Amino acid sequence: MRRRKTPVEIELTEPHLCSMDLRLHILHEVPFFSALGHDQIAEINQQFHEKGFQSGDYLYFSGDPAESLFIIAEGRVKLLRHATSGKDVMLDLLVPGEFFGGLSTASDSSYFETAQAITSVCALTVSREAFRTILTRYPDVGMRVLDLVTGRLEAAHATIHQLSSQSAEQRIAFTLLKLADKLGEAHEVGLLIQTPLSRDELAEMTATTPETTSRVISQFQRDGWINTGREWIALTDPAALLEIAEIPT
Amino acid sequence: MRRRKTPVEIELTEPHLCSMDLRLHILHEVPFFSALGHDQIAEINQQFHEKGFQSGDYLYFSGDPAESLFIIAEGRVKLLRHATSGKDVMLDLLVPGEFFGGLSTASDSSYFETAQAITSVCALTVSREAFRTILTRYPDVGMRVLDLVTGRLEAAHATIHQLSSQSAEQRIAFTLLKLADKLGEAHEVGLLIQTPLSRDELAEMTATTPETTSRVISQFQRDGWINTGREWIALTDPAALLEIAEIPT
DNA sequence: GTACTAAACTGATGCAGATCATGGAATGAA
DNA sequence: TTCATTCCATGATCTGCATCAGTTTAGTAC
Repeated sequence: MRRRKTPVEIELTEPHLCSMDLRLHILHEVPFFSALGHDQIAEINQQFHEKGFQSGDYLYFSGDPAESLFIIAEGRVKLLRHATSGKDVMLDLLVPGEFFGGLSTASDSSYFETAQAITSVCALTVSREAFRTILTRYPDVGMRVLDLVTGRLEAAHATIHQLSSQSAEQRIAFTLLKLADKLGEAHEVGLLIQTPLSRDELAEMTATTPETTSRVISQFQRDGWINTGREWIALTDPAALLEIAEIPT
Repeated sequence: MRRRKTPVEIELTEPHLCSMDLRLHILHEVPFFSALGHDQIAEINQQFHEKGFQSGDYLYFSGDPAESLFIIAEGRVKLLRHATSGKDVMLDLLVPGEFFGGLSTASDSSYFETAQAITSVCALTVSREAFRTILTRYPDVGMRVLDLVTGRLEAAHATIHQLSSQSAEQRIAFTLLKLADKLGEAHEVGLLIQTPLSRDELAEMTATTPETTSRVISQFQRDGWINTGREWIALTDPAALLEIAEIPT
């Protein structure tokens, strides 16, 4: 048996449920609950339900009635929209501690995006009503949520800016930096992006085709800026990528 | 003296200040204050300051320290980001009753976008701290603000989706519909978009060049779907535009 | 080790839309 | 009225990236 060449280490194939310890730990980690005490977290924990998914499962589809807010306890989830062409557009990639789903307090609203597990996932869910109750009870939490959503809006605007004014190469460089920042880990092959990351997915994130992504990635590799293989990429020279990405200050 | 051909009727060229009546009226109109009573509005009004701008003025630049939240009382403002190429990317076009600017409660944050008046404008401003105080005092207001920001995030995601997967023609058609929906008025020439709207600005909104925009607009005109002239466009057949925009449900 | 499969790479070709360039028309000022 | 300015239309050309097609390689199962 040959040695695995992929340095990526996420290996959760079974639908995943998480221990009570993990649940409480994650709720503490969530940026908008982090200011609360143990007792309050424990109480809030009562409101949450647990759901397991395996890689590839859909958590919900866009257009479904938005019943719950989700928080990832373990695994990775991508938010996407389907294009008429059949290709998907990835809007966000979420990691443990992040929330998504039904945020709107409007009672008739639907999910705007589709959420799909890209590893096996344990998610905590809370009904819209219960979440709203939490927000009214702890105004500081509401303030934090508002800040986080504002931050996402800013990120979305940055993406619009990029799509409007930058080349495929620049968008790919920037996306790699963003991913490394979010889920990169130091590794002998470089700053490894710890997600099974295919060329197809990278293409969905950068509004290009897998072919173009592959060409650009190959070029970056030839330039000695990255290290890459099947479903993994590691950055060896982030500064060079930053250079060509021309991040607007 | 020749007769003007443009049917657009926004004519505020002097920097504009607004009457106390208008101020109170606008604060009532703002979606997140609409549930409050007169007394509360009057009190909140104390926290706001008034600023006048004339067409072309910048309200703030991206990167400036984010000190205030703005609400438009009169006029129109565009939010934009500058691209390194020199061309701007328009992110939003705001009308009376809408808010923008410093929403984040983080004390060291900066404005993420540049705001420019495209007519003469009267804006109400409130310091970040005062706004935060209002939010903690009236939790319902906070909830409404959260909903509104969530709505903007959804709109931004829709834009990303469009830029990623639709043609210039489709994006322009969709943008025209969006604008007509926001600020269109019935008129003998059709559903008139009541903003001085140049080809350049439309190009900034749709991530195309003015030339491409001009060609597409000309084609729409030949097809009999719109009526257009210098800095104005009126929709005569919105259904046809909706058809080609292929709005994803 | 071999066989199989999905992912990745790479070449050839085509096209949407950017870019470059020019003429014409609406508006405001003198 | 005339002029200057700004906006718009449209033709000609160019190019980045999509598309189409085929080959190679990494990872898995046996």
